[in-house]
This record gives sequence, structure tokens and C-alpha cells, in this order.
Amino acid sequence: MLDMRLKKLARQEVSCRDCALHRICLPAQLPASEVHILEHAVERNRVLAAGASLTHAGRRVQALYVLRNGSAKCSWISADGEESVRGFYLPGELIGLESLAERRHACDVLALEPTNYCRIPIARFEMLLDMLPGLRREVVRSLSLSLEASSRLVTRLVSTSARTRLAGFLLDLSRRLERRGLVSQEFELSMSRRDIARHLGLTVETVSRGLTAFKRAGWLLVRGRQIGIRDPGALSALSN
Amino acid sequence: MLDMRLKKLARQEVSCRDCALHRICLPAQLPASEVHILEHAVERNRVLAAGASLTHAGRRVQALYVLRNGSAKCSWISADGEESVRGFYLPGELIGLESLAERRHACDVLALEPTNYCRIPIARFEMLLDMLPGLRREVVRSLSLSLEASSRLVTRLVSTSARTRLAGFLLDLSRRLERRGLVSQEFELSMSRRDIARHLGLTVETVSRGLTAFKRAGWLLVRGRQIGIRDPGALSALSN
DNA sequence: CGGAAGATTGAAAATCATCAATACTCGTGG
DNA sequence: CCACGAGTATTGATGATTTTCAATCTTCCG
Repeated sequence: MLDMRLKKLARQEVSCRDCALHRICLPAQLPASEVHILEHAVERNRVLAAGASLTHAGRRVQALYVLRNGSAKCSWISADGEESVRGFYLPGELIGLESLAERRHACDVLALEPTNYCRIPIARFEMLLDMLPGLRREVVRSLSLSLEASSRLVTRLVSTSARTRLAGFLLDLSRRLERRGLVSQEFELSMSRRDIARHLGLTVETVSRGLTAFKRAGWLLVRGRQIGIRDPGALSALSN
Repeated sequence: MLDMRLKKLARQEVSCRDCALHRICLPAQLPASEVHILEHAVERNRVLAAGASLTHAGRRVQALYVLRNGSAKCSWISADGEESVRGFYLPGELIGLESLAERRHACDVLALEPTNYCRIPIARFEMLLDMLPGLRREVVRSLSLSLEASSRLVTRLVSTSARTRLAGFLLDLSRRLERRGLVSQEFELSMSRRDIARHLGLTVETVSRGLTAFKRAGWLLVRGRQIGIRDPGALSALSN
């Protein structure tokens, strides 16, 4: 018994159920029996230094990933050398699903801060997919949700005004943090202004000016990367 | 034998294999045995007048759809009454997958021209999903591809210049038509300039000016909604 | 033919990008 | 501990692009 405990401590966790993310992560809706099988396929406690990358665009997909803490950006360098940032990953969000069909990663995923993550080798995952009906449903669900999130992002990007896009971005981030049980009104941006700009199709300067405008309006507290949302209603009214 | 033929004619087709889209549609990569089962669940030969809608945002998902000809737009009316166009569906593209998780449609889908389509009731589809491993793989693949397409759209929208977005839109449309074995250099836009504008986050006027600019540059033939691509290379260079 | 919706074009105003200068932050080494 | 420097962020001035407003033209359908 004690032996078990020590082993558990040494490897931090053995089970997905002990994980802080068990309410959000892939196993959340899975029957216990399937979780038990799935977690044997998961390589836990992997670490990534800030700036290190998880995937490279064009490389073969070897595994799926889930961050346990920290955050990552998903970006792509186009032919002319410009970087476009497709999005940011928060803990519990499954990484790599969109590359399942093509078998090659569509973008670089790069840690924005020191990060722990889980890794699931793709071959074992696909095997399990054929075995576990619950996992299957969860994957379809997860893909479906990603697609919806992507659609929302499109809606946000289509809004012509820079302020609107910025407000939408901040609110989306806030909502995703809230879902993770984190403080959603006060948080620290892990990404640079440049990353936000590249993500929203704006320039660094416009992002910066937008933030100070929100600050002056009393809607936001901004100190460097520390953000406090003071008037979500006003931001929401803008973003719609 | 003759009886069978007549019946077939009367209902146009009974099998997915007889369909003109069999190379692109969902059953394309499916083993024959599974196609056989799937096609019993498909309601064929349904029609939709131009302007009629297939789904309404917020309504429960009853079925998935695939257009057989014609085209549709996927749009969403935001709180302030503004319409944002998430995208356009061409024949063979599965409609409704992104709403699978939420069980409610995320947007309105509306026919842009007189359209025939297939309908698959969602309950039967989900039952088949548990029975047919090939179908499962195809659905995951299809979702994964949609997600990738959505990512590409994001990349396009993030490009700051209006011309760039417009060029990317036209090339994407051309590629999708080509994949369907249709003429990809000469085609008719089924959507209005307003729809294109709402889709790209621009105004009608900017879209119009962009098209005439491309025309003057000799890259495009434009006569109303009739488009001829003369210099795909130039457009492609712009869109990257 | 006439009317309505869609599309184009022009001129003005607003927004955003670009260029440039300055300030802040953080980690490193003196 | 302070200074330095690189990377990051803010701010200002200018110019380009895009929106907005308005007028005209085209197309399509009853």
C-alpha cells in the first residue's frame, strides 16, 4: 500500500482520475473501464521548456498531446517568411486532432512557458479508437467542438474592426480559463503582443493601442501581460 | 430485372455507387459492405429551392446533409443583426458535423441555388457509427479535414490585405471545384458580392473593387458572377 | 417596361499599418 | 547591487488602405 503510494508520488500520477484536469480532459466523459485502459497508453510527466516545440509543421504525426499546465501557440510560417498564429492551446485541450487525416502536422506547436504535458502515441491511440466505443464518441465530440471553436474564431476574424477582434480574443481566453476553474477575470497573458497581433491579423501597435484604449475606458486593467477584466459586458457588446 | 431498373429510375438512384459524387462523398473510402448498409439510411433526391434553408441556428440537429448539386451558404446572424458568413458548401461536403457535439446547429445553412441533397437522420447515423469501423474512420477523417480547412480559412482571414483575402477565396473555390471534376478555371459564383464580403470581413465595395482590379491586371475575367481565372500564379503569389 | 436587387464607381472620412522614437522588463554579468 | 543590453511594449506622426456615403449602372424577373 505504502509502496504504491511512493511509486505514485515518484511518477507524480499513474491515473487520469488523479489529474487536476480530469473534468476537462479527454477522459472526462469516459466510462471508468475505458479510462483505465486509455491511461496505460498515456506517457505522463513530460516537460517542455519555454520556447521548445511539440510539433513541427510537415512532420509526421507521432502522437497526440495534452498540456497539463502552461500554454502553447500553434503557428505556421508561410512561404514569404511571415508567421501566422492559428491559435493558443490551454491545459486539457487535445493537440493534433486536425492532423489525423493528413498524418502530418499542419503547424508548429511551441510552448509559451515551462510546460508539462501528456503524450499518446498515435498508433496506440488509433488501436484504442477501434476498441473503445466511449473513446470514439469522445474523439468525435472533441473534433466537433474544435470545429465549432474554429468557426467562432472565423466569426471573430471576420469582424472588420480591430477593437472588436481584440475584445473577442480576450473574452474567449477568459471563458476558456473559467472552464478550467481558473480565475477568469484576472490572468496573465502567456503570449506576446506580437503573437496576439499575428493571431488577429493586426499589427503589434494596433493591439497595444487597443489595450490602452480598453484600459482608459475602464474596461480592463493592463500591466504588462497581467490582465484584469473589469467590464466584461462592455467588451462583450463590442465583440458581438 | 426490368422492374428493378424502373424502380431505380423512378427514385433516380438507390445506391451511393451510382451517384456522380461517389468519388468525393463520404462513402468514397468506405468498404463496399459498409456502403451497402449506409445507403439504406440515406434519404435521397430531396430538393431545396434557392433561398430555402436546410438548418436554423439553435435548432436541434435532426440529420446530416450532403448537397448533390447546387451550393449553400453557412451564416450566422449576431445579436446586433449583422450577418457573418462562415463559409460555403459545395456538393459532396458533409454538412452538420460541427454541430454533432452540441446537438444544435451552430448556423443557418441556406441554398444559394436550386439544390438536390441527401439526408441522413442523426439517430441512424450514430447507430451506424458504432457498427461500422470504416464509417468511423471516415467521419474522423472528414472532421479532421474540415478542421484543417477551417485553419486554412483562418490563415486567409488573418492576412491583413483585402486583395490577398479575395485572391485566396477565389483560389480555394477553384480548387474545390477542381476536386469535384468540374471546370476550375471558369465558373459562376453562386453567392452575391455581399456574401463574399461578409465571409471575408470586407465590404461589398471593397470586394467589387478588388475584382475589377484583378480584371484590369489581366488575372481574371469578370462578367457579373461569371469568373474566369486567367493567371492563377499571380493570384497565388498574392494569397501567400 | 418598370421596378427592385445587385454591382460598380467616385469622393470623403475613418481606421489601421508603417516608420520612428522612447520606455519598460528581465536576466546576465560586472 | 547596479548597469547593461536585448527583447518587448508603448506612443506619436504620417501615409496607405478600407469603410462609408452617395450616385449610377446593370441584371433579372414579373
